[in-house]
Amino acid sequence: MAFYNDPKGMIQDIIKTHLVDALRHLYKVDASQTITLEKTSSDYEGDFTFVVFPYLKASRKNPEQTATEIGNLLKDSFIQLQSYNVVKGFLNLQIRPDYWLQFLSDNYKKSNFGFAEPNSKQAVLVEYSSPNTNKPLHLGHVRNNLLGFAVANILQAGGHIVKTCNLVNDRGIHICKSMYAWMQWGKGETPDTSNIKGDHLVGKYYVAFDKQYKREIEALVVEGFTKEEAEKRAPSILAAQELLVKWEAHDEETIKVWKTMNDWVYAGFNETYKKLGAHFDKFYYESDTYLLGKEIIQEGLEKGVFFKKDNGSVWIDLTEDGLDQKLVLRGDGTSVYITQDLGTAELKYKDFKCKRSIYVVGNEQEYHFKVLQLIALKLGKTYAQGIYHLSYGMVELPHGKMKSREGTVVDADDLIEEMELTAAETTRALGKMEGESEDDLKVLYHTIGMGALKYYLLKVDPKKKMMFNPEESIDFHGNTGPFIQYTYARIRSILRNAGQLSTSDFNKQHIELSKVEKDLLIKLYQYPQVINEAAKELSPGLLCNYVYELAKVYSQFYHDHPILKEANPDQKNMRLFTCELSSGVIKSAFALLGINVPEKM
RNA sequence: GGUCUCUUAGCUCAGCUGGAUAGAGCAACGGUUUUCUAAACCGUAGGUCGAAGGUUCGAGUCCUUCAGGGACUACCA
Repeated sequence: MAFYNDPKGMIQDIIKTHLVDALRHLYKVDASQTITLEKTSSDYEGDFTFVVFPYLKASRKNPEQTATEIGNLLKDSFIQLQSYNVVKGFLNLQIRPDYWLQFLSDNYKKSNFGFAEPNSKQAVLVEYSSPNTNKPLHLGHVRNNLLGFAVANILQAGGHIVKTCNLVNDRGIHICKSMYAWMQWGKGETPDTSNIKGDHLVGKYYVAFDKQYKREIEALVVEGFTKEEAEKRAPSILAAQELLVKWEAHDEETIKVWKTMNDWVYAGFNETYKKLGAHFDKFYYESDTYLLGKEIIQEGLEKGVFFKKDNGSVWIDLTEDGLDQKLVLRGDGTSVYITQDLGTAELKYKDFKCKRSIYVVGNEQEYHFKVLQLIALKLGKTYAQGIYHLSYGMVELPHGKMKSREGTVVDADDLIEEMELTAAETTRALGKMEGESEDDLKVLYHTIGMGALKYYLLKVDPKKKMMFNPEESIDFHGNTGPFIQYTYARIRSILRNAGQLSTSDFNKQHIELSKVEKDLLIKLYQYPQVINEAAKELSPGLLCNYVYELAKVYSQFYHDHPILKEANPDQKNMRLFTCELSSGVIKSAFALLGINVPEKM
């Protein structure tokens, strides 16, 4: 029996083995390293296609003859091959239906179908989210959170031990800006007194600061200063910088305000994280880690990786690696971003012992991570090779980039609420959920709304930037989360009506597999490979594409074939098992993406 | 200036290590429901894969050049 969770035991590899044997036997070539197999295009008959063009030199025959010879040989040696046909240089192979049916009966009740053996692969640490605490989360953060969560799940399903962490940027000039504004104009306002969610309240003061700052700059420019000078001497920025100095000096009053405001933000973030379904094994705070990394600077100086300039600042020369000279420690001995990141990398390795460490961070920081990894490599760190920047593209709006300070952001909480409202409206308009309790409906609206949002953001290749148009709300039809959820709900409905699944298997001899039925089984068969590929590529998008295709084929199957009303008991059983496995795979794949599925909708 | 990256249907996106006539969804038009949930299914229309060269039996995919977008290139994070 084939071991379906192991890609090595897959039918494709069995076919390849036979093809390699055939090529060796017929033409004395060793194709074991180079052989490839394609899926047969839907315009032709067959399941898999072998392209013979690369072997014509060895066969010294024309494409048709070569393909036919190989096909003939396979027909004798390869039992699972039902038939073959040749079109030009393409050898199309059709597998016996029995093979797919056997696969179905072996797997339809496996709850972990598709998953690799747990902990069979190296441990991985995934860092994601990593927000600043001066403003609420926006659509860009949402993409980050969904990606990080999904990638962690997918890696786990792919057999890795996975840990997740969140490095919160809770200190620095940006927080001081919010603090200064609140101290100036806040009149003691709190989330409770204002009835504003904590992160939004702090964000409000961040915006207020920026407005004031801009006014001051303008005034200074009128007085005759250059813009650059004005930006440096505006009173509000000086005040914020003073706060930062006080913070670093552990000034009691400053620390108190800082703590208070950060706590507001955390309360707000936690609410949003809960709605998004994000989860972290560990939080790191920059206020704890920002001093780390200085020993590494010392280490680097001793090893001659870094050098000191006259003013005491420490640098690394990366010009030979195609980059520039980079500062790693300021002249006054204080850390910069890269200093603390080096320290944090060391700390993470100490905490988790993961040789592979993934950073889910936007592509604007590609340069930074190149530098980080290069430095770690030059220092000979054991974890250096495993540093990987999962760089994702920005979410753009029709008018361009999102800018917090200019108010052109799509706020995460607003967006979530809007999605839930749309889900509620659509559900009510369809009128299928009448008689359900208010509580159940609330859960359903959240499930559907988040399903739409998450699928929308995850289906795009992480590396690519993506467009979000707030004017056109996210669709619930076609290639969307709700369509896939709906497919699931319809399957569940059938299975409810079917009652207890028959424990007895179906008799393969009594079954006629239609084209759609076979397509559906083959699609289900691919799930383990898709998990594997998605884990390798760190791409939830692959899983999205897959589960959409699965839902599409299932819908066609559902439309074309009676299930409960099928008279042939074997055929009916087979279809019910197919329903069981299809719903299981949809649920499982969506769970990896962080999306729930409803039993009814 | 330098480095990186993107450009596929009106719009948003797929297209795995190069393989057959480049695919979905939305939008447009037409059809399907007394039968397991029509958030569905089927069909029509829509393309010089940014441009030009090159490698190859074969290029949306690989290489070069060009055009147009974007990111990065701070003693910011």
